[in-house]
Amino acid sequence: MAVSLRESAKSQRRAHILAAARALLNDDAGSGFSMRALANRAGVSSATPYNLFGSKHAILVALLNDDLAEYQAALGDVDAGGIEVMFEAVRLTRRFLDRDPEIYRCVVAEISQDGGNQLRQLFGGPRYMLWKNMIAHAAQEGLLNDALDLDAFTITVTQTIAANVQEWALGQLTLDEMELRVLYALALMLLAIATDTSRGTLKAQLCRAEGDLQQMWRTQLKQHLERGELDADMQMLLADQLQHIERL
Amino acid sequence: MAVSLRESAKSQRRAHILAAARALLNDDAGSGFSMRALANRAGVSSATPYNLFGSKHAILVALLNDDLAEYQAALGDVDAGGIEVMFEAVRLTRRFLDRDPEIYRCVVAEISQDGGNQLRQLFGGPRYMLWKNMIAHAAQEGLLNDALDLDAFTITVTQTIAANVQEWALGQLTLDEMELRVLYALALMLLAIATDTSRGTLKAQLCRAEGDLQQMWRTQLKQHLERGELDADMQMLLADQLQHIERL
DNA sequence: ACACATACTAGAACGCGGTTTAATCAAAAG
DNA sequence: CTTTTGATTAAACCGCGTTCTAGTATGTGT
Repeated sequence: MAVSLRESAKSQRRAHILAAARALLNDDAGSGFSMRALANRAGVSSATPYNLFGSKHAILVALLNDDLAEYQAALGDVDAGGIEVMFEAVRLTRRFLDRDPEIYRCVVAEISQDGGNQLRQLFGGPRYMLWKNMIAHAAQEGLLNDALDLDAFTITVTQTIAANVQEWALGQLTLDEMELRVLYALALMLLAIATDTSRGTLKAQLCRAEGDLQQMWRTQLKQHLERGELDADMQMLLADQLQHIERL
Repeated sequence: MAVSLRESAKSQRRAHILAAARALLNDDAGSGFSMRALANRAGVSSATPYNLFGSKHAILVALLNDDLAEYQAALGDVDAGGIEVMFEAVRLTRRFLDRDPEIYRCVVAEISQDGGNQLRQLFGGPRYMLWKNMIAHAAQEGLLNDALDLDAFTITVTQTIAANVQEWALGQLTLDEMELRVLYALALMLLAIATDTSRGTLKAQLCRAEGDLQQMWRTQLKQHLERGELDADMQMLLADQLQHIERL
């Protein structure tokens, strides 16, 4: 076929550019991923990516969507029932981010300052639907208060996750802290609408996440104090904090 | 004094530029606030703001800090006890954002992609301390579970607020929806660690916020459908949603 | 009151970003 | 083989935050 030859060449080049983008993000970590750098790396002119994708944004979205199917499959393989599957989903997210940190970091940082279509995100976004389904299932199994409005709760949960991932992408959090914060927040929110069946588990989850967070902060504070690269005021503040935490 | 004359002229110009920034943000809403536009508006060259502030970022921060003291004072005037003061703080925040929406929108949108010093934000930021104190007071009054780790909880709460404000600033939420979402999330999180004394109030708060959110979504969906500026798939999806919500 | 030194300003310019354009080239169609 | 279509490219466009350079006005010492 005539058309197919042209089209297949096109998607080959598309794939080639995406691969170049991945390579570029992995190698030159943190140097900003400009379209010129991408074109250079892929060995094409700066206009070609625009012909094949339309914009920088579209390229980054394409990178994300490549992995989404894989993520969903991995989530389907998780064998954890009821509520535990949500915590596993968080850990799975963390593992995904850990695989190609620079790629995700850049993609998330770019996309988050988008300002686009909230409707699609709210009612159509695949990640949103994933969480809504998990929460709905838990509610059907009698693990959550059934007077609950699914959307209101799901929005709050997904927003919390997104906010934490974004803070990580902006370099304000380590991946470890991101994961622990999300686990904590998730346990907290679920606990608020738990039934008698699930309350025990959730309290335990909350306690564990809280303890893990405390330990992490203790370590971080110590490191900061030891390095001693801070002004006097900050030193004092941190020492106070450390004492306070150790007292627990 | 000789020095004082120069210095006072300097701060006069500083104030003049900040005023111009406010005026510019209010008038040319959403047109992006470039340094050239600011210099133009203030009747100075583009280099002058750099001499007086150092960077665009610093100017926006200066705008914010101008209002912080006022906010804190207003919060001090709130006469609500125990837990209610936190919900009032949220409403107060909303009212502040509503006063000069364009200014705050721009400032928040700029600052949020900063990636700066998380330590200072966590343990030193004035907004963080405000919330930590409110939560600590509630705990002391026996309104919250006292086995709670203050920092873990406060971080989660302030992060939720910040995330919602940021989404508003990026144009993804109306101010109304922002407020309702925060009230909902706050009630949810507090409910998770409520004592018998406070559980009733918090459940009521949660219900109320949930109902308000539902009503708002109903209105929004109807408006979107009536305007009919969406493709067929979206139409279907929204119609389903609306039916689902109305059934409640 | 006058000359000097300093601080401040204006306007152009720099460097970088995403994106678009005009010309060129190769492949498909008649 | 010619025509037509479509894609690639190099160069430019535009706007941004920021900095450089030369000129000007201001406060200071005599």
